[in-house]
Amino acid sequence: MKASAPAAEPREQGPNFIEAIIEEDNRTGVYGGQVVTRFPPEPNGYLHIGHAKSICLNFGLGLKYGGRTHMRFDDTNPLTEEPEFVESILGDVRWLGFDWGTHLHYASDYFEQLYRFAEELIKLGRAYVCSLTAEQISEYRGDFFKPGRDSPFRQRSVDENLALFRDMRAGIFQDGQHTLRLKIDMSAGNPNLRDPPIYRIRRARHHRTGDAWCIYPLYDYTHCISDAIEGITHSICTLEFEAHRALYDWVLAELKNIPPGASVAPPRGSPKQIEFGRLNLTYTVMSKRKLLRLVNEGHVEGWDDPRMLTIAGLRRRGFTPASVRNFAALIGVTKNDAPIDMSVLENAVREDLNASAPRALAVLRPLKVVLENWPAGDVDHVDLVNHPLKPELGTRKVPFGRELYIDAEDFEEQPPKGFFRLAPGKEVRLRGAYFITCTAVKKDAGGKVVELTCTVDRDSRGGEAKDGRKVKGTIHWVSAAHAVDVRARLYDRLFSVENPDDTFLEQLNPHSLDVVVAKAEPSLAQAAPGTHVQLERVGYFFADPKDSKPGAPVWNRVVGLKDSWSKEKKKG
RNA sequence: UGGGGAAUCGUCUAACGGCAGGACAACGGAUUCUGAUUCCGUUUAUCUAGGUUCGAAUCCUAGUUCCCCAACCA
Repeated sequence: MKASAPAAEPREQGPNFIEAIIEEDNRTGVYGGQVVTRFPPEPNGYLHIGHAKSICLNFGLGLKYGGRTHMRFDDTNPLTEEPEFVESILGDVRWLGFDWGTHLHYASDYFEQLYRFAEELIKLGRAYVCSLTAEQISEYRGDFFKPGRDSPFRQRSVDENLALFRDMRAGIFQDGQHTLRLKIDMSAGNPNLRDPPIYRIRRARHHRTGDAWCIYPLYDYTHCISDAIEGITHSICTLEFEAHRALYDWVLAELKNIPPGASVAPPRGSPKQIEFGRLNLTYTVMSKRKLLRLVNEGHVEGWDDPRMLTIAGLRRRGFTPASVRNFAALIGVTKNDAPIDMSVLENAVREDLNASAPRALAVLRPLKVVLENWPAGDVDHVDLVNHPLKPELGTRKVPFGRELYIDAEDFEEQPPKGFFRLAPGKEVRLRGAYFITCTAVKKDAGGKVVELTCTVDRDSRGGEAKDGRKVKGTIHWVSAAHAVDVRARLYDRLFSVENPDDTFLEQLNPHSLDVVVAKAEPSLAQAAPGTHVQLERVGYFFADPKDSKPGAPVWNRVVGLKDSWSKEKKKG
């Protein structure tokens, strides 16, 4: 053993694989040291925690490398897109704390350019109008094992294609009658390369361009061009687009062949698509389809139900933007397709709220306690610290009297081994107040404990006995005469199984929501919506911004405190 | 009978030819007026088989397992 080994420096966490690519690009100068990323949602639904990972990744990269990040809506399917979603998405990204500056873009901004590029591709012999039906296209495409066959329309002349495509735009044809297809390779192993359609005829009102168009470009064609137009350098998407990368690169490469003097110049950018593994979390579902069923079939109260891992739901539940960002940083970025343990998310919000949330006392399942040696009508006001980690937040006066409530969980008539809360003949400390000892138990006809009689040691005011004796347990309490009733919603994980499958509706956690009326210290009835509090020994709560009324907050449990006693108890 | 990807503690994730590290979880202990927080400690990992090398998670070969792709969705 070395006599004086230097303290080991914690090793640096290396860059993730995307940062490694960027740093290499910066080193070689391919993009002149520029880093431009984008977050490109389709405005057809609400964002969830998985999108949050992508938002943090893209905006985080822009920030880290002194570049920028664009907000871009991939709005090429007018059937499913609505301005309402644009607004909610923008609000969610802002809430997470990110800023796109002047770079709010829409793929629909590029419709005219996209159209011209398509005409140029036709002129280059790289695109043709196909008049097969959707079923026929699918049939001609072959399958994984069988190569496709050329469309009978594949050899139309440039002039015919151009005329047809212009007529498509002009609205001469019916919906679905023709498509514009790329001419690539019907026998390619990658089915995305088997002459993919890039334009379809669809008479639908677009949320931004209205009725200006009756043909709309498809994703694979639109996305790469949009990236190139905006000067995106690193186009980051999820793993399921890996097989699309060949198409992405093909389109941009072909565009480079547009001759000088054409009606459009090729876009200057040469973005590269990089795929990462999307977020999966235990005890939840992430697919839009499943989330939709939860909402539509009434298993939750809406997209912003605090049990939903939508950003709107997280926000209402009381997660903080910082906790979501920290979570994203914690889980890292790789190409592995793997689930993250829900406890990592829960831990991230505990960590944030532990540092910031002021403390308060409330009893969720009240059990009355009468102090037999405390005069009725006598009221004391004891000092409680607002935040043990932040003494500068000071103390507050909390009323104390003869009749109190404690939590039913904090009393056991026959205490199990290791229980150091209240029990007949046992003494505990009421947090910040006095020591009490249980002397009698009152039960109802059914044998249920309904009231406790205790004695109080008035010399223990402030929570320290004069004679120096110690108690093992400290429990929370509230004065019955001063307590206010507050609504508390005790949220828990939405699913009771780690990996909900297709029978997810049968795997819902029946206890994901428990509504109680708690007895709380008076200040909790005055809290403004949107404020956080730690109910000591219970958990972190958030005054619901939607359901709270002035003077009547509704408290959402964000997450419980860690509870090693309940674990101990389970072990027996 | 195609194409594209991925395999490191229980779970995520580092190490890029040179001590397998961190976080979460679990377990034990210390401190504590929150059975919280904090602190300390413990257990547990390189998919398999060959090869190259003084030395392999890392390079090579062969295999295994898992994920994605056959919308006029994104």
